[in-house]
Amino acid sequence: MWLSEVMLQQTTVAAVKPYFAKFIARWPNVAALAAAPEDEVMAAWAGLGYYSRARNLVACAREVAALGRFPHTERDLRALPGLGAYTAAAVAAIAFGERAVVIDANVERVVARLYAVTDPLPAARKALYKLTDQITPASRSGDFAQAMMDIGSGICTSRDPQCQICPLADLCAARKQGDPARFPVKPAKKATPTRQGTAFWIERGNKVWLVTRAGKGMLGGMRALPDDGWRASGDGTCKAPIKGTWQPVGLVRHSFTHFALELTVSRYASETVPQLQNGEWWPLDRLEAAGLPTLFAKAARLARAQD
DNA sequence: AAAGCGTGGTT
DNA sequence: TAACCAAGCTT
Repeated sequence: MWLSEVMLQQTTVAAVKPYFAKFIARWPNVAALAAAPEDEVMAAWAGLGYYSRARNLVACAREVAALGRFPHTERDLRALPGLGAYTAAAVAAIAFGERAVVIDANVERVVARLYAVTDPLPAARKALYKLTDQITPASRSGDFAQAMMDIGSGICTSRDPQCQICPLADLCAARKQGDPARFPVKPAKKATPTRQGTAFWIERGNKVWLVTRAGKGMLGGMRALPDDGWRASGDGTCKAPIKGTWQPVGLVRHSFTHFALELTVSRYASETVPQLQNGEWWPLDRLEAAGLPTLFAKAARLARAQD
């Protein structure tokens, strides 16, 4: 349950399913995951996004392995890496039968509508916690939480709530007002800027040069193509890792949470590549196993289409 | 406490 | 299609 909850953070069930199956097959229990090399777990997570979750997953598995078992209280669960307010409460309530106030985006939406909370998020969170606490039963709070989340995901949906089939319709203040979809009130979102960058495909024989990105920050800890940091100035100039003849390969467009990226891909293929540092030559015939995040998988596809 | 952090699907 | 959305956590 812990693994599925972590994978499902900000991620759809459809996206999680194959990853969950793969992880359970490869690391069937916490001890196996605790013993796994971190880079293998990172590579297995490639494509799922929010890679700090994978780092925290390993750290959490190691703490739990050292403890001998998962803590059973919300407070102690909350102290584990990668378990925030929601996940700690959900695991405590659902897995261990502790009374906990479980609030995810679904519960937040249902409660905001039930009480027609007009304060915008995130300021309304304290009030929403109090309201959810008031309606959470002393026993079987995990079942209550799952019921609320099911209503939120299947009936009280963000855009088109199905009040006709909602068991809470008669109690719902937002429905009485006539426009439940306007809750919860959210602040306007900022426009996402576009950045430009260049990635370098360096090929020698049947191998490509890959680096491992810094532990924190964008795509932290993931294997990647070398790049220019995506901060090319307006003139588009950037420094290539080696001197020589570079071929333009194309442009990859990719959207992240807070900016979009236009990544120019540049290719250098030769049997005589100068000495490179801080990376590894990776066999092209098993590039999938490198665990490239989607951005670089797109760039690699483009570069290989040149052949 | 506001911002950083992925990706794929839907509208 | 650009914007929005989906079972948040960390600093």
